[in-house]
Amino acid sequence: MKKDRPKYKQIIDAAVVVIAENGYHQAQVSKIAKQAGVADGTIYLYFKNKEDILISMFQEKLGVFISNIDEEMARVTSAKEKMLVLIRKHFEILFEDKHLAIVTQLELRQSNKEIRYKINDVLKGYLKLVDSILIAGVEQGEFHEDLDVRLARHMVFGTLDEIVTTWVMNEQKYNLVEQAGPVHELIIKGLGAKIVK
Amino acid sequence: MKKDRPKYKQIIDAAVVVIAENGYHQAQVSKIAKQAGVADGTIYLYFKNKEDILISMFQEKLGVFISNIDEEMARVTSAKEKMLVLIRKHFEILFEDKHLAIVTQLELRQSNKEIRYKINDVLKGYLKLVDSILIAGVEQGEFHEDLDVRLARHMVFGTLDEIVTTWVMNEQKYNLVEQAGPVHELIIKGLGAKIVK
Amino acid sequence: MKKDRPKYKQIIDAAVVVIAENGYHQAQVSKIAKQAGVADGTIYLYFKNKEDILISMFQEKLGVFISNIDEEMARVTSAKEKMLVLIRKHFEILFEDKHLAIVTQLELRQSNKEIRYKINDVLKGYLKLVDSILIAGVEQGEFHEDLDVRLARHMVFGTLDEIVTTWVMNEQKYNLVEQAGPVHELIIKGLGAKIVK
Amino acid sequence: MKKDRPKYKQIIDAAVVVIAENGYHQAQVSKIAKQAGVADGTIYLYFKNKEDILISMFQEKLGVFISNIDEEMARVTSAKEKMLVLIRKHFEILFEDKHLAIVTQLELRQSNKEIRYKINDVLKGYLKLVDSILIAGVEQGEFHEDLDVRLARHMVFGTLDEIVTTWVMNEQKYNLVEQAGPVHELIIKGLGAKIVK
DNA sequence: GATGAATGAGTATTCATTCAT
DNA sequence: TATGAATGAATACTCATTCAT
Repeated sequence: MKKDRPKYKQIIDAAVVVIAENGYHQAQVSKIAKQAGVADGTIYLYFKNKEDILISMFQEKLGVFISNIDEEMARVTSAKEKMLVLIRKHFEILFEDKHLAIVTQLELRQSNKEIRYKINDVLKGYLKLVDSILIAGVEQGEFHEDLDVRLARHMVFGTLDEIVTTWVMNEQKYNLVEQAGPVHELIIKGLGAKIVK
Repeated sequence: MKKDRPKYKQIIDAAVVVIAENGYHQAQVSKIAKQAGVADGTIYLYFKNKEDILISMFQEKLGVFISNIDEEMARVTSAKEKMLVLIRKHFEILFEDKHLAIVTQLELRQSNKEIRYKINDVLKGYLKLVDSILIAGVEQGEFHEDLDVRLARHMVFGTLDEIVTTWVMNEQKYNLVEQAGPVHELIIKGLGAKIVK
Repeated sequence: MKKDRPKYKQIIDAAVVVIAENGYHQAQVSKIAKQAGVADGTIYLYFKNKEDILISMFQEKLGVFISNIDEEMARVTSAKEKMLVLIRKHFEILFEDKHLAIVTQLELRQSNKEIRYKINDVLKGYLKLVDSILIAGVEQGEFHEDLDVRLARHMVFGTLDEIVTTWVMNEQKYNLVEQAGPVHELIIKGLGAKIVK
Repeated sequence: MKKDRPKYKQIIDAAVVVIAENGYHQAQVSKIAKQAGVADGTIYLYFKNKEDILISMFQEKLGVFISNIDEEMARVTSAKEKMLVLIRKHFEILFEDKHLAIVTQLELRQSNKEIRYKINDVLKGYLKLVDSILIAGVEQGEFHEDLDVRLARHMVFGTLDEIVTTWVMNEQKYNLVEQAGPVHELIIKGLGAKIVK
């Protein structure tokens, strides 16, 4: 299996660095090859084409992302707590790998429609994770019983994504992780419902 | 003033159609000129360069967008109602101009970073509108008194944007406008606060 | 006759200024029109096309050049003195109109082959002047009796032209007119003939 | 070293042919590539850009030119003889490579000012050769002891250049090499010095 | 005569991918 | 496996000239 070879990961990591530092449109295959320490042609022994590098990169990174969050979430039981873990880990992982943050929030979105559809497919794994929290929350009576899970999933993901993107666009100047608590509260309570304490 | 000339709008509308139908990277200037019914060179009497067409297009369309929402919002008084108007109009406008929806949600995001930063600048006009509702809501006691307006703005915009994008990616199959009510409720009430009726 | 109209000269003078200040390839018709204070289209009431402006400009300027030299040359009788007058006036005129010097020595030579052939035609008027001096000099016994007039004409023109071009390329830093005497001596005596005094 | 590769010379020779046959402004990179028998992109493995092809071409050709003359000049001792060799070789080389003659005398001069300044830099190698003859001639008492070397250099180069250009413009109809003797005599003796026999 | 908005032909350069070694 | 030289398709923008007013 090619994915087990060291050069496979080497090339993916090189791609993240090159894209983060040069931008999507300046991330030529030859630059990635140089950064990975291999010849241009070698890239094509491990990936079908440039698009395949990007999709694979996203898959690899999202896989780690999800298992990372999964693991941490297992430690808490309530849906609200799980949601807090999800938000905090989401922010933490991107806060700690700024190259990855730039790539996912800004650069990868410049790819063409086909790639974006494929990336969206990969992203479904993450959205399922969100769904599982929402469904559990409804079942456990923590969230509204008539919650539209599909819409709620968009709210959660859309909110987190927007906040991370803004942070990246502001040159990652502030501490993203500190926002986890307030964001969690906002998502749970919404803008204006009066709360029964 | 060049912006008053009919060809200015003609070219912008042509750009929307061409980008929506061919995709961002296949939207050559010559195609836009042909669609607008002018010569290639004429484009450059009204726009500095291709980038300028895109930015101007976004400005024009967002301007209409905002005044459209503004006007409708003036008819209601409570912040919650204003928020509903905002959401409904946001969905309505993009639901009714599917070319525009494709361009704003998918195609324009493939532009390079400089263009995206400029588009973000233009977008601030819309975000100010959101802010004005949020601030009024807090002042009128409709929203939480300790609401973090910046985060809330991200939640509102991120949620709407994500929902519209998903609708576009699903080939605009369902009626986006019907989601306005449920989305409004979700944003106001959040996922799970118990409501005082 | 169009050439008598004030705008004719106005446009030619504008062309000299625009070409000198912007360079041949940056001297667009619209720039010349602006400098001349007329509309783009007006240019074409006085000149067939852009090429015609350049040829006419060269013709006008060379005409003045020649009659200027002619007049001064009439005051002396010997061929050697006439040659000195020619050289001095050649240098003087270009030294005093630096725009013209830049245009004739550097910019106009970037024009395409057709224009250069036509300019060469115009230049024949000047070469005839040189010839007339050479022939008189041979007849009067001042120059070698077996002088090859055609070759000598090339030597005279080639030498003067090369010296002026070098002066222009050196940013016209030194006083070109002061070279007239030494250059005259060099042309008359050559590199190494022993002179009978 | 890229300059050692056969394709480097191949492309330069193709450029000479294409420019001579099509003219400077009709010498597209794709035409040069086709003539050289390589792909358009291959050009850019050997040259930075189109300008670089032209400068390199001039450098290569002038290098051969100079060493060619140098070699032949070593066989004679007197400055006058050296000057004759220079003139004869100058004429011979361009007479025998008519493409090169067209390119250097007519086409290359249409290039923009930046290129022409760079070409002038390269040309200094040739002018140094001329200077060395002049200085030796003065030291050996063959040329006037108070000869202004800078002016004399301009006379020599200006004369030769003008004669070759005229020959090219006259469609290379006559035998340029036959002019070497008379031109040499003209340069040495000037227009009119009486000679001590 | 004078205007100036409109026209549309033409080209250097990049970079993902291949394939002989 | 690994290499890297070679390939060739694809596109924004300028500016001389025209012509309806």
